Amino acid sequence: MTETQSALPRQDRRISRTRRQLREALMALILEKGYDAVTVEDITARADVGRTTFYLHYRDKEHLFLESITQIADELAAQMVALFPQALSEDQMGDHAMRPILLVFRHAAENADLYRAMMRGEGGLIATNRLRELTAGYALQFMELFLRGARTALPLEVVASYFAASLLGTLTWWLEAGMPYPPDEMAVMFRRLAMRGVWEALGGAPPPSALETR
Amino acid sequence: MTETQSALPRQDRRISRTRRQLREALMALILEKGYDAVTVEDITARADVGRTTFYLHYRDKEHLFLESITQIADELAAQMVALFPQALSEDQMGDHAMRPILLVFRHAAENADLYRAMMRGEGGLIATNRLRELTAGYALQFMELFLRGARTALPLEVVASYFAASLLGTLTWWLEAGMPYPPDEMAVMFRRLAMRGVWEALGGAPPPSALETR
DNA sequence: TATAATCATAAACATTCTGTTCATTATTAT
DNA sequence: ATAATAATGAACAGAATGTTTATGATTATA
Repeated sequence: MTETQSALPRQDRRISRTRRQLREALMALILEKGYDAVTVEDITARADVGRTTFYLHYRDKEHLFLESITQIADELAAQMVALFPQALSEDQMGDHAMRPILLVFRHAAENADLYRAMMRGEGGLIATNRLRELTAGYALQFMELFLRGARTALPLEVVASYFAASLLGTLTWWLEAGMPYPPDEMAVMFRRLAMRGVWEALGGAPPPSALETR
Repeated sequence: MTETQSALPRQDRRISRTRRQLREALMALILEKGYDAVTVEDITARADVGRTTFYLHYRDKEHLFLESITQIADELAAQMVALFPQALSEDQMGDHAMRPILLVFRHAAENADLYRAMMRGEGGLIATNRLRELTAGYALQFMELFLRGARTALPLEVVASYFAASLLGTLTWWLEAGMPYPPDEMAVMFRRLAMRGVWEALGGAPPPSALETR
């Protein structure tokens, strides 16, 4: 995402130190005031770094924010990647499609403060878009691997976007509403709402076991 | 939404004139530069109104934007309200649940430029949230009227949020992707993806006719 | 450990936008 | 006709952005 990582010469300690400090400062400040209210000066003051230094590394606040989000998302993504081979070795996708959904809701529950703070104001758009892209990408990969080129009733692109949007949207609603249901219950409800349609769109009649509530 | 409309004394012509000019100016400018790039001075210059006057009517740019969005949404809402009694007089909801969806996709297609310009940057969040609230509200009303208090498998709140998020999200994706399918086709695809799960969540086995592609 | 390269820094600066105040002029409803 | 209200422009204070420059500090590396 950033440009200074050309070859062998490991990154200068000062660089990674500064950037880490800036990321941590931004996240802490978002928790305190919300994304919009945070200024570059706030960040550098908290990070104990000269304001000039900030511009040495990032174009603006959004640039830094995107890098930070990507790091959080990578956490989740890594967990999900671990599920791929497992899912493919099964002949029924239903149960395993459940796992990534559970992961998402649990991850959100664990980092609820941060999520909520991020979702407010301008930051919300940036974060949501980034996460939706990522989610749709993973959904697409997942489906392609599972289908192995089989014909589908609806374009995969559409199905993936639908899936990502409904997941992220439901998640956002849940957070904003103060998490009125436990994460695992949300995951079950979401699966019940989303999976029938998605299965149909992928062409197959769903294996009955994959569609039960539990 | 605004405060100066207390009783009989019809609103001063100057007020409605000024506000209309400001709304139109904002929308035109959003089309040209995108929401974020528009400043209050831009708006007042375009509207041919003193900058001071702006603050006489609106707290800030967002305030004006929200009023403008609400107006657009009301257009749609009015069309939808007209569908309610019709839908209720039928014993199968499926086919009529299709109509509002069609309306949404067509409305978006007709105002694609404006929608796209609104969806970019900070404005996107504001617009999306406002529209999602509105959509979820209508979905809730629709379902309550249709169900007449019958017990449902999942909380209506959750179903409505799910529905609103997936509709808005799919819509956004479709616009951003350059509308690769015609609006009516999108509506059919969306219905196919969403309706099975929603029907189930509402407790009933879906009437088969309501679930066919067409 | 010497040193050249690189990074961090503070101070100063120009710029842009915001939101408010105030005295004056124009328009409106009645 | 006139009292009430809206619109105006100028001026202002303040906050934040992003850049430049000269200087000091830290780092990798040999």
